[in-house]
Amino acid sequence: MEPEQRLTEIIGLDNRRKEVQGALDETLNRSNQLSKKIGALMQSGHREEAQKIKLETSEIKERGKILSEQLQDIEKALKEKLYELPNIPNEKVAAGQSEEDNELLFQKGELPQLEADHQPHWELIKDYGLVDFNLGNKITGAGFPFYKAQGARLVRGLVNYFLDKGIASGYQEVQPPILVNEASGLATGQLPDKEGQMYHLSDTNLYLIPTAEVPLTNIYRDTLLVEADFPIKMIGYTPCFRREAGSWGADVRGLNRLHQFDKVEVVQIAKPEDSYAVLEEMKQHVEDLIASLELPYRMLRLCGKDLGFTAAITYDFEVYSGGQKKWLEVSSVSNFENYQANRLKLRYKAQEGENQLAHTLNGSALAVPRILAAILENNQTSKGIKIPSVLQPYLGFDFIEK
RNA sequence: AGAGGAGUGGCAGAGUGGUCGAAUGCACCGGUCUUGAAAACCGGCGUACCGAGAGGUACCGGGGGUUCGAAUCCCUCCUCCUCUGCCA
Repeated sequence: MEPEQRLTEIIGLDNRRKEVQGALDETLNRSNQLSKKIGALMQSGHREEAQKIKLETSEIKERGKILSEQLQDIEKALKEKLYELPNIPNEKVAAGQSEEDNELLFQKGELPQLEADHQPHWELIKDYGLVDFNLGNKITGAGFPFYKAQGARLVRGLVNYFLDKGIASGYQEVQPPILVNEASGLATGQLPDKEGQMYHLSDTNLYLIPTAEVPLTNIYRDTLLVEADFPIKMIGYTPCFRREAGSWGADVRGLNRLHQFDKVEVVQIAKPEDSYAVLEEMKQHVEDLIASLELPYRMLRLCGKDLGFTAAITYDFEVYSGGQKKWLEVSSVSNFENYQANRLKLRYKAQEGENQLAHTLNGSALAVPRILAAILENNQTSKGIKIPSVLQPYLGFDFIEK
């Protein structure tokens, strides 16, 4: 359906809502008045008069019942339509026809000069015994790899490193549940798109999270914040689960795209006037993190076509992975402005003026498997794989040999 | 999982069928007093929707029901506490 048509429909429904609610309010008002009268008469012992008025109420009751059923139907329809409405892109976002139209804002770092016999990471992980996909296929299915030995330690080390860097930047660490209910999925915008990315547990009606954004942001569902609550900076490590139904063939080899992967996520809740400054802060945090791993990277601003359903603006960070000669997306940093807050009923009570919706933001800091792939590919030598110096304290080794 | 108890405003806590959106206390905001602060006193102090406003409507864990009228009675679901069972 055309966007304008959708909006017209929503506005029409809202007008109907007002109309019906007005009529219902009026009916309820009359009913309340009569009930009060009956109460007063009963107490003063005028039973017969009370009885008379009682008879009058049946018509009002009937009318109220019809109206409230109508109102419920309208509200349900309205809610459904509103839940299906995506966010409005920020004015900086280019319209765009495809991901080709994402704007490249900068590129930093030297592309690796690899030896002639260099390999993509899916060969390296086999050669060095770091990740076992066959075992994943056996135990679970495609896209659920086993990390082993130094591979497992790399995952754990990266997660710890990312968390420590976040904590040093003032984020509070949170370990959330990785199953969430339907209300949470609706609030951050993963639902109602049921055919989308989440695994669903039908027996308990819970969903496996596709990102820690869902539980972390939902902490603030149905919340009224005050000045003293800010800043709100959370960081959480979770496994993430994505169905990626119908993944379009590309980029699916090795660690590039998985059904289960590890990610450290940062989430901030901000006052509306601060959210773009917070976005800059989060971008900087992610950039510093990638730079510290000595990986070449670039930043893009997503165009409207590539922008997610819920974001007002998104910046993607990609690292260059020399073995496969590809840029891999390792972080998305987004400002949702008040879109999620509206669904969350997350408001901010300013000193003056009316309560307003807060702004929500999040970003990956970082996604583990693609970072791992880039580290392996870019640092390979004929003798083994070098470990970036910042990770060495987390791993207890500085080189991977056969 | 079984048995019992409980869920009321930011917090504590009254209220078991009628003017209860809800006493009271604390917290918070404004004022009086004070050189200033504290104390005391006075006033204010929930959210959402409709309305230009006056005002109206809804909300006492969620949903449904009984009744002219429900925080209060009934059903159901959820959550928490206690005991029993099970379990990392």
